[in-house]
Parts: sequence; structure tokens; C-alpha cells
Amino acid sequence: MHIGELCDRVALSQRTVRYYEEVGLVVPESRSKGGFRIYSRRHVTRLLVIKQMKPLGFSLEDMGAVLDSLDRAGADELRPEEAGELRQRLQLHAESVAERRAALEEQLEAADRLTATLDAAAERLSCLTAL
Amino acid sequence: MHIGELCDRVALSQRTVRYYEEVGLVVPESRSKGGFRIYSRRHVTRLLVIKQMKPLGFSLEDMGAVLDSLDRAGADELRPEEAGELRQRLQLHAESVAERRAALEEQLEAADRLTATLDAAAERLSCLTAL
DNA sequence: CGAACTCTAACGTGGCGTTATAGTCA
DNA sequence: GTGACTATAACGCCACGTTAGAGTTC
Repeated sequence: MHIGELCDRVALSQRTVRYYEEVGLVVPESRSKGGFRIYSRRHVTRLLVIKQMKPLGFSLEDMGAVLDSLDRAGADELRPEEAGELRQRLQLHAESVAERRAALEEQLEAADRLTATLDAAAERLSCLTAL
Repeated sequence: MHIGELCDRVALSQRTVRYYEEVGLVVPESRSKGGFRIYSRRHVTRLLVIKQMKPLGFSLEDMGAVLDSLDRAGADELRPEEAGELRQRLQLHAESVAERRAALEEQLEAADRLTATLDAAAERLSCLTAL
């Protein structure tokens, strides 16, 4: 498929997808004779994973590392020495996800505090205008 | 107080605080004879509110509007016609905070899905290496 | 006086959005 | 061949980080 269909499927802009290629995050399988980028279903899933990770605050480089580990863990053949190191990496990734998750929960509380602040201000206004 | 103490108290960089002044978000009360920025406790609280809002995804301009509304709602004298409009603004702000909050909850779920993905990959590795 | 602090100015970065111009596909 | 799609290139934006060099405070 070409870039247009890909972007429709994952709801990202063409600019974004091209930029991901520029930084080596999502590289097309090949090019058409005229130079059009050609993508497969694998690229769709990869972009969807990226979309999931993005709001957690990972940089594109971070996401590349995670995707790389996942790809290698999903490969059919892997040498035993690679497996050990890979498991360590996955563990590290999982830990940083946990940290991001904790940060998100703090942000939820911040949102609630802000809501309370806004409500209090509105309440104060109501009292004043009731006079 | 000078910018150093201010930044210590709110845990923001001097560059950040100066940039906030550049865009009109946090303007110092005055300057020393030699040109040093002078801040008060009000600036501390203002910056802390900003720190709370930032991770919710508001732009500096958005935050300026919210802070402006809060300041006006906290003022001692307000004309009745101003109060009505102000209450509307506060309502709008509260709604966008609610939207951000909902987005945060979706991101929490995304984090959990990602954790599951990473765990599954690690599990797969364990099985393979156990052979 | 001197150490610690602060000033402005300017360039760099990440993650794209937004034209502009030209070439490709079915 | 024609209308829709795609290519590269380049500049713009936000929210700062990071020097560099000179001035201020106590």
C-alpha cells in the first residue's frame, strides 16, 4: 500500500510518517519504480504501537528501542546469549513504562485539583453576584 | 526575591521562567536598579499552578487564559456584567480540563496494554530458552 | 574586593505543520 | 491524458536547553 492508505488506516499525517522514516523509526519495505513508498500490514501494526506509546512521553528514539526489542523477541530464531540480554532490555522497558504510568496518575490528581480550583472560583463568583 | 530563589522554590529553570516572561505568562513585579528581575510570593503560586497544568497538555497561551480568568475571579471588585462572562469562561476551562482528564485515562489504559505486550514478549522468551 | 548571582543575545533541539514545486500512478 | 496521489526541500512553530560574554549584588 502507498502512504495515503497507510495514514488513513492509522490516523497519522503523511508528514509524520515520513518523519518517522527520516529518523529510522518506520522504514518502508520498498519503493515503487517512480519512488513511491510501499508499506505492508506490519507497518500498520508498528505505527499503532507507536501511537499507543507516544502519549506516555517516550521520545521517538525510546520507542525505536522498545520496538526493536519487541521485534527481536518475536523473531523465530534467537541465539541463547541474545535471549538473556533481550530479557533484560524488556525488563528495563517495562520499568520505564511503569514510571510513566505513575506520572500519569499524578497528572490525574493534578487535573482534579485544577477542577476544584476552577469550581471554587465559579462558586465565589456566584456568591458575589447573589448580593 | 530574585530569579534564583524563585526557581529553587518552584523547581523550574531560569530559562523557563524568563521564557514565560517573554510570552507574557509570568511578568516580574519590578526590576532592581541593575536590572535583576524581582518576584513575590504571588509569582510562586502562579508558577506552581502552571506546573500543575503543564502536563495536562495545555499550551502556554491556554494557561495564560486560565490564569487570567482565575485572577479576575479572585479580584475584589468586579462589575456584574463582567461576572457573567467570567463564569462562562470558567465553565469552558473546566470542560477542557475534563477532556484532558479523559485523555489521561485513555493513556493509562494504553500504558497497561503496553505492559501486557512487554510481559508477553518476555514470557515467550522464557519458554523458548527453557527448551 | 571577590564570589555568586544575573543579564541579554543567539543558536540548537524534538516532533512535527505547512507551503511550494515537480514528478508518478491507474 | 487527466485527476488524484506522491516526492523532496525548505521554512515555521513551540517550549524550552545551552553556551557565551558582560554586568550586578552583597
